[in-house]
Amino acid sequence: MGTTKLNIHDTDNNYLAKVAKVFSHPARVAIIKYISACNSGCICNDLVEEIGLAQPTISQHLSEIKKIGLLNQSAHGKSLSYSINTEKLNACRRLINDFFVKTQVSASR
Amino acid sequence: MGTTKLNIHDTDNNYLAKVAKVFSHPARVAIIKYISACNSGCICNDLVEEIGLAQPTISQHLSEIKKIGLLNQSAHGKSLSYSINTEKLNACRRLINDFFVKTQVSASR
DNA sequence: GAGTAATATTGTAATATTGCGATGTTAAAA
DNA sequence: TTTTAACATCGCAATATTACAATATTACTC
Repeated sequence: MGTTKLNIHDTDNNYLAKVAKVFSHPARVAIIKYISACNSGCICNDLVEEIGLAQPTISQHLSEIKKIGLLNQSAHGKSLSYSINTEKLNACRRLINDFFVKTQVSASR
Repeated sequence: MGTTKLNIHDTDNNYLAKVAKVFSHPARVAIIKYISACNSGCICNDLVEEIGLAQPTISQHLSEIKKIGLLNQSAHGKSLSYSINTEKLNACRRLINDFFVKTQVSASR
């Protein structure tokens, strides 16, 4: 008990849920917004200052976001530069939008 | 500890996260799909049979979905008929899509 | 009214998530 | 090569989530 029963659901539903989970925490939403707003390049743990969470916490959230491939990472000196993987973000957008389209089309019949 | 620090985030981010959380479990995704596919009306705990979870669990997930106003409910005899609140679903769709638009526009600059 | 079907609520066990201090790791700087 | 800055990882405490059995509730049926 306590664990989500992934096996009883189909792959599509599991994946959509997995993607949605990334966006289901305000800190991760804020992180993604911040990184995407940081034009032309390097960010790092300005995030720690910008968002009011400890460095390990931010790092943890970043790795959640990375898990679905939403971030590009490049070493820049001793600091890291993150940027949004735009294709992946688009893929997520399409995935979620398709879900809404489906649930809406059939609902309006 | 253990609790999300809602106070350090702005209302928009908190709300987006709250909405995304509803879609962050495969059972809830399945429930929403199923209800939306059930044209013209009444469903109930066919859900219990369709999705392989116990009745209290389904009931619990339904109430999570209801919390953000995504379901219309109407008593029909001793059973309940759920349907999607289409306006609300649209609102969610727009909310999420706006987020993607914002993060993408600035990312592509 | 007693029985029953459909759902909600309660209580609880198992597990996951959030957050952070302490500690590792890595690479530039001194 | 020691120091330091920027992260990542580990370990743990607090809380949340998932799932279900047991039990309530509600409204029809007999």
